[in-house]
Amino acid sequence: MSDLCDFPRLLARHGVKPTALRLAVLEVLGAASKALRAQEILETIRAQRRVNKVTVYRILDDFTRRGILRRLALEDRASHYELACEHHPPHPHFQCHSCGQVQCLEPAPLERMWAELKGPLGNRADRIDVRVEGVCHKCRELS
Amino acid sequence: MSDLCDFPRLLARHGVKPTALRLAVLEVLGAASKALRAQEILETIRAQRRVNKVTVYRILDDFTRRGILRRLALEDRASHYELACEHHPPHPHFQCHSCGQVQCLEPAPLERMWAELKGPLGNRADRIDVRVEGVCHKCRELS
DNA sequence: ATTATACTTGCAACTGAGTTGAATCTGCAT
DNA sequence: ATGCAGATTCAACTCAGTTGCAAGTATAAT
Ligand SMILES: [Mn+2]
Ligand SMILES: [Mn+2]
Ligand SMILES: [Zn+2]
Ligand SMILES: [Zn+2]
Repeated sequence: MSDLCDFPRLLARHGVKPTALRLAVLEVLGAASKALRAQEILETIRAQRRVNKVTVYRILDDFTRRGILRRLALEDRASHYELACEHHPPHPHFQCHSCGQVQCLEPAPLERMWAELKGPLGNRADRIDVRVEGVCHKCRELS
Repeated sequence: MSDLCDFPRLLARHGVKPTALRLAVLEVLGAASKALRAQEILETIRAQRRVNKVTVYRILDDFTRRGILRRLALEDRASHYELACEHHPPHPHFQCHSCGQVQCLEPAPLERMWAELKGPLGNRADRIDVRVEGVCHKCRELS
């Protein structure tokens, strides 16, 4: 999404050691313009070095629990991941159900929705996810 | 969700033959108060008769493509299904990330969100999904 | 009634994404 | 050097679906 974040610092703040692999995961996600599947992250790292998929899954899982990453459940069966640092606040996503492309949308509408829903739900809500589906421009032209 | 729907008619309107299995799937979902996993639908039908899981998956898939059902992608790895007939308009869902319980919320906020997002996205959006996550009352008390 | 045809259901085998538990490796402290 | 904790790896497994094809069933022609 951008490289505004100092990843070693980010990890330090969360009390996690900045290992080569953990930094690699963050750098891949930081360089991406969209949320990525574990598979894509794995392949990108593998262009540089040897990694076991289990390690990547465990890092993604750990980062998600710590709030360093957001895990998106899309129509796709595979989860997508994106940075959750202050430079990338929660936002709605668009997904094309023809090609599966994911696109990040502006955060504002989600914030309004959150303000509207968290009241009625009492204190039990702690996160909201908004996903818009349709056919992207590219796929529309092809048909 | 309710039994306001005449399922044989519903199927006729979509040009699908009302086989015993297709009706069974609809009846299970009509009797449920929440969206169900394929597995749960399968087991409920199996309490009455013999079915192969492939058939149920195919029916769910077909119904979803025809718009008879909605498929929900939740945090859970398994899709959840609910009736999409006029008595059950699209609505946000709440999911507890401790026990996984899904709860249907009021449709109004989703309609407002839809009105707000479809404009900026042009004509490419055709559906919106809103999922609120948190810890349900039951799970909160246990901790 | 018999056969042809299409549609529905079933079976077995497979896939893809993620998970598990135990083994090894690595950095660091004693 | 030795010990230890945390990080990484490996092989095997699970779970939710998917595939291709065979078998069954209803409907339509003959
Ligand atoms: Mn995003
Ligand atoms: Mn619902
Ligand atoms: Zn597309
Ligand atoms: Zn709960």
